[in-house]
Amino acid sequence: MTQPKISEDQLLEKLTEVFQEHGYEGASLSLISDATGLGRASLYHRYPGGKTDMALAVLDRAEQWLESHVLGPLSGPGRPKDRIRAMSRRLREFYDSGRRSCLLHTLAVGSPGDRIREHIETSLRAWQAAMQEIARQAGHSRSEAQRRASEALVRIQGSLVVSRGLGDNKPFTRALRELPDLLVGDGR
Amino acid sequence: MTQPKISEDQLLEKLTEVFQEHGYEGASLSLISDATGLGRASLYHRYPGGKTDMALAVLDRAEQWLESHVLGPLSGPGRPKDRIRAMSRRLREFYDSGRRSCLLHTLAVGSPGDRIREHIETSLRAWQAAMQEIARQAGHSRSEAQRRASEALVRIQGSLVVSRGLGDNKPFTRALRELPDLLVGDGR
DNA sequence: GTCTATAGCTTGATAGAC
DNA sequence: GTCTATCAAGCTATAGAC
Repeated sequence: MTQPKISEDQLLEKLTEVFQEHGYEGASLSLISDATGLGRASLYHRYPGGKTDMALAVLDRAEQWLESHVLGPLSGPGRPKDRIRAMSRRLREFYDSGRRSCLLHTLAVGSPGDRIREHIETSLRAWQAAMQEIARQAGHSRSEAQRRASEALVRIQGSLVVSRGLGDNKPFTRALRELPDLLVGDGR
Repeated sequence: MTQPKISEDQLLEKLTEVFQEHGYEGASLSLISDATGLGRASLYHRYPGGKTDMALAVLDRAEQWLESHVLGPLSGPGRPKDRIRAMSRRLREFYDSGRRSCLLHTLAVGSPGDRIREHIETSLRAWQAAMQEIARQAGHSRSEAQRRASEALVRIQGSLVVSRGLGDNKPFTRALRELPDLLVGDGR
């Protein structure tokens, strides 16, 4: 058997789901093993560093995803507002309209090692920087663009928390809907 | 020894800190025992239901705190904006200017039982309802007041997440500063 | 009300066969 | 690359003395 039972990408997808739902401490190897169909030993074969490695791999993939689905559409062609709408669509799909929580929250809870924390910070900063850039392109000053980007990040993250906490998608979907106005401004 | 080694209130305060920092799964009894100075058996004597009981007690206390420090000031005398500022001051103290995360986040991560989840939902709803009420008193329609209250909750929660994730207090302190305008409106 | 001691299970991680 | 079997350590929870 030199053939993998599950592809690297499928494996990462499952790992993402488990960490998203249970957080770092809550994601036990038993849970992971059940979700992926791989035994403990197989998991260690693929991730010699154990759970930490798995979490880091998942964060790596999330960062890639962020680059291709957020940074990408935001810096692409088209009007700023249209580009933001493209990002919002991807976010809505990814978070299942607010039913899934953000990996960057759940992995931040508990006692994550420094490397995990740094990863989270890097992703948040990249996300904010991309939104700041589009606000600049829409004509805002640097400080104003920064303010709006920070605000946008706050709204996305906060609406995810509130939507999950209340079991109500509306805060999240409304936050996404209002993103273009928030970043670009009302009149454009 | 019929004298408690630590008062009920001090104990709950310590428990709150541990759950706030480590989440439900991350808050092991060893950690709790170290933080409180009580042995495992003593903890079970006070909370026969174990960790679940402790988390529920902590959430109960948080709900009480919310009533006296949020619902209270909001429904007290004085101009709406002043009452909101009073709430903001308490929130800033409580969250140590954004350095501490919200119990309602950390306890929501992982696989919290239904009772914990319900507790969280109840607290969030009460919080939102109190802010909605003050927005109404400031003259807004019911739907507009609801929108503003939801928005305020999203900002508070989101700015806590972002501030902790980035290691930067500004998003949180700004969210608090802008709360009066957000709930009441610009011109009042 | 707190302690020591301990039960019994689950955890993360490893060794070695195939 | 996956498996079974296993490890020590950690976990939640309990029993019983003081």
